[in-house]
Amino acid sequence: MEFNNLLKLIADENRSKIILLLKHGEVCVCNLAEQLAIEQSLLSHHLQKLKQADLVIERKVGRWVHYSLNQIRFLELEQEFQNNFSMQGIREKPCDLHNQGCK
Amino acid sequence: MEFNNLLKLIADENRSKIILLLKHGEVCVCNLAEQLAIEQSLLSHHLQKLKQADLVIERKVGRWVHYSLNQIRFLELEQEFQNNFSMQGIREKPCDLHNQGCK
DNA sequence: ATAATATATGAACATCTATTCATATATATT
DNA sequence: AATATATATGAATAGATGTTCATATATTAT
Repeated sequence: MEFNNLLKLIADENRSKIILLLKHGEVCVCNLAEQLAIEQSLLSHHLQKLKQADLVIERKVGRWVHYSLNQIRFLELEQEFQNNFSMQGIREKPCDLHNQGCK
Repeated sequence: MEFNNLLKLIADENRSKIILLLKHGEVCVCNLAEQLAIEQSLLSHHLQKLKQADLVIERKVGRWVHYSLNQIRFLELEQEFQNNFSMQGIREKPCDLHNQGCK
């Protein structure tokens, strides 16, 4: 999945809350539901999107499902974010576009 | 503007291209238009959104307009991204949610 | 086997966002 | 003043995304 689309995924309020809740380890869907206070099916849809993007990992435990973050993917994401948007080490006007003036 | 909404802004393909083009310094709208090959008005709309979010700075030069990144805002953004999504220094199961089990 | 619980799924709907089109504004040129 | 050029703006449209509702599946308990 493209970087842009990953950003869109985590930019959603509910999904970013889910990510926050998973940050310190695996959590059962039933506990996520309690914390988020959104409809069960909505939570499920969001979890599916995160899973589809490989951002979370699911583990079935009896009739429950536990989700956790795919930390490797988040590390990659952070890297890409920095590649695209970090201002560190940016020099001014190193390429042509900035010297060429207007018509 | 909220962090979520800033992420949504930069998650757009055209806007992230604009940001990339501005990364090394000020660029005139006319040059952006050339590079991006999108409709003039669409480019303008995107620039307005970035400006509204205080992510870019505009400077008028005669009948041209030059845009540049607001680097301070991008530094803040990077910080917030790390606060929310970085996996660095994350310990497992430090809080209750993860020990409490299911019903 | 039947019922109960946890979660997932698909379709319908609502909302939000990007794009386009027509036009306005502002500056420069003649 | 009239014209041309660069950019901005507003309304209309199209496309994407989030939410809800009804229902399905899978596991467990009776």
